[in-house]
Amino acid sequence: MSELSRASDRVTMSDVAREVGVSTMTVSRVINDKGDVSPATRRRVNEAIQRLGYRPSSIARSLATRHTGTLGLVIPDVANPFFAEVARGVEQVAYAEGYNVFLCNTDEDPVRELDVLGSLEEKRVDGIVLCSSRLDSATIRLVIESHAAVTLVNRHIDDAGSGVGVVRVDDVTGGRLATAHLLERGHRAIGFLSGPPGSHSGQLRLQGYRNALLEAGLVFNETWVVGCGPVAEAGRAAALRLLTSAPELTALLCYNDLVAVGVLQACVETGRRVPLDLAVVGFDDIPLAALVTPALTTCRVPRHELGMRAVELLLNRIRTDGAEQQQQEIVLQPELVVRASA
Amino acid sequence: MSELSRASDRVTMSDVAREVGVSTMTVSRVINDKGDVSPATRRRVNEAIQRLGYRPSSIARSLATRHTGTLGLVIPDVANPFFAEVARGVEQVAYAEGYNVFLCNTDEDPVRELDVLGSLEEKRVDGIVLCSSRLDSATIRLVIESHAAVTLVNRHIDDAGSGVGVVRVDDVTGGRLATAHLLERGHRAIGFLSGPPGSHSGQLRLQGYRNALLEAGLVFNETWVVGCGPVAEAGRAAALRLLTSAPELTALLCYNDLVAVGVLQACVETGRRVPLDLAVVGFDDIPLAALVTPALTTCRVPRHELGMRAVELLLNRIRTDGAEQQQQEIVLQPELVVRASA
DNA sequence: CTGTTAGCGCTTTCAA
DNA sequence: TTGAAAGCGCTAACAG
Repeated sequence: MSELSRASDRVTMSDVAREVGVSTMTVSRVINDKGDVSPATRRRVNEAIQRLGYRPSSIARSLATRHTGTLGLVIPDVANPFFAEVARGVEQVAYAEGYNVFLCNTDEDPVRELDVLGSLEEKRVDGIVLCSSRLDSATIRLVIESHAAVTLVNRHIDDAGSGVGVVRVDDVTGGRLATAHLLERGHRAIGFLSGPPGSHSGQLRLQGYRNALLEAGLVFNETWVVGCGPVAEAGRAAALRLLTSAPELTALLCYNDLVAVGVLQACVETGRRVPLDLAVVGFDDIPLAALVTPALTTCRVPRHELGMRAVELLLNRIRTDGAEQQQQEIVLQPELVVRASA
Repeated sequence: MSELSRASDRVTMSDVAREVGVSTMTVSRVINDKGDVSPATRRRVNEAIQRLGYRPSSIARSLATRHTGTLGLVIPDVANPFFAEVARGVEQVAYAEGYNVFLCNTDEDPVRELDVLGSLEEKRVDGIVLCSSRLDSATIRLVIESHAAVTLVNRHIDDAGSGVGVVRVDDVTGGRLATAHLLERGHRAIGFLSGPPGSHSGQLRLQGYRNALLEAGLVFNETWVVGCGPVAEAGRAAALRLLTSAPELTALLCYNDLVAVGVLQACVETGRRVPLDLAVVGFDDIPLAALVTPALTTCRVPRHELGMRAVELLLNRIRTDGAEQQQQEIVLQPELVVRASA
């Protein structure tokens, strides 16, 4: 390991300045491409930087400028394909704009969520993308107030007051689209596996389902709606139960694709053919949806774009700091993806 | 937005000190739980911290201590379920140990990889987990030398010299296990969809495949091995080709689960029953593997553990800084998961 | 147990 | 076009 590159005795700006015989200000100017520096000096400084292997310390710079070039991403779990793609979108735009992003998983635990938000505050991130927050509105508002900039993803907040950006998916429309598709196919007895009872998006999708039924002049049958965990096994179990109690169903709308896959499994077990005996529609369009047999008809949620737009909105706010921060909401539209299961 | 919490006029340690009527050192001591502070003073300081809503600046602290409490994670793509789980493992241990982690995607682009490594250096991360690096050994060694600590995941490096940790999966054994399982089932004509030609792990798995054949006294048939992209569609196409040119095959070992799913699709298309007409074995055991029909027999790679161990190793090195950094390698064993496809 | 003095490595502001 | 001085918010090393 070369002496010069050891963390303990890093090359500093003064080293470069001394080497060239100028002040640190001059070095700072060429690094930041700011102010006027004579071409000759600039060249000599750059050479010295190369020669010494100098890397400016963004820590020191942050302390001086009060900007860190750093964002925080708070999500329930990166291992969940949904959030993984949101994360990808976030990181992609952040990278393109010269920001680094801290990845924080919360496991949907409000305590942990608060904890990571605290650590992000200590790290002085310039902004935070907060996904599917489990905090109550009051707490969220507190968090927003203590940070320079926050963008909420898939989390509604009423009367956010000044300063929050919101990016979300139109789940009501999604639920309506999916249901309407089933309706068009002639189905009249459509069940709904509505996901976790506490899920906000589940409620909205249910609303869309009801709207579609209403528009078609059908009556909403409460016994055809049953909650379930957001995973395949839960979907399988719920489907088995629902199909027993309501054998008249010819179609099943699912909270998400994982649940839909569970339904597919239940159909295999009970000898039902999909989509002949039972039509199945998922939600999200995770990669898996296209790979199962039959391929899942589903409602695509633009996860990647969700992340990208969230950072765009965030950076927009960060950069116009001081200007009025009017509430801003971006609503992304889901899109029906017709495949084989319906 | 309350005046006190605006980023532009944050509460500082001096504010707290002044409020209590002590020096900043005393405040520093109670914050870091260091040195002796009288219980009474400690209480008053803590109260003031609460009252003012003070948050220590880890930027300022980092500048003073030369530690940032920050790690960098460099992976090809978080949206890839494999790396998403590695990332989860990394973040989990990091969080538990009080570190934050920067997420950096490289898209397998060496230029971008070098770029993010540069930015992590500027951010003065305490360590880096470098996954599946596409850099050549010489460049990697340079990177290692300019950083305090680096752990390589799934990347071999010969003669790493001082200071690298390596965590990897025993792909040779994995390939052998999977092949041996097929052998035990009586298969004698086993093909291998070996993944991207440049893939190191593909080569190792191929080696394991050959070893197993050898142990069984069978001869290696080169025409039964064909490369393919690491995705389902590529697997499907490759399977279609291979099964045409070598119809005698009764089993197919696949580079990864995605490829195996592609094979499953090809079988549906060509009327082959799995596992009756063709046995299929995947690799990785991504969540998808258990959800397709038939469920995939596969070789599980402990991705989550890969990430956890990588950070453990890294922190170990960071904390014993100065001590001799002997080369250290952790090899994780894959595990055969028998399901329905073989 | 507590405070003082010096920085950490950079940028800001003003002056030359 | 360049530099000097001061300071960002904290901690290390002493001194009391």
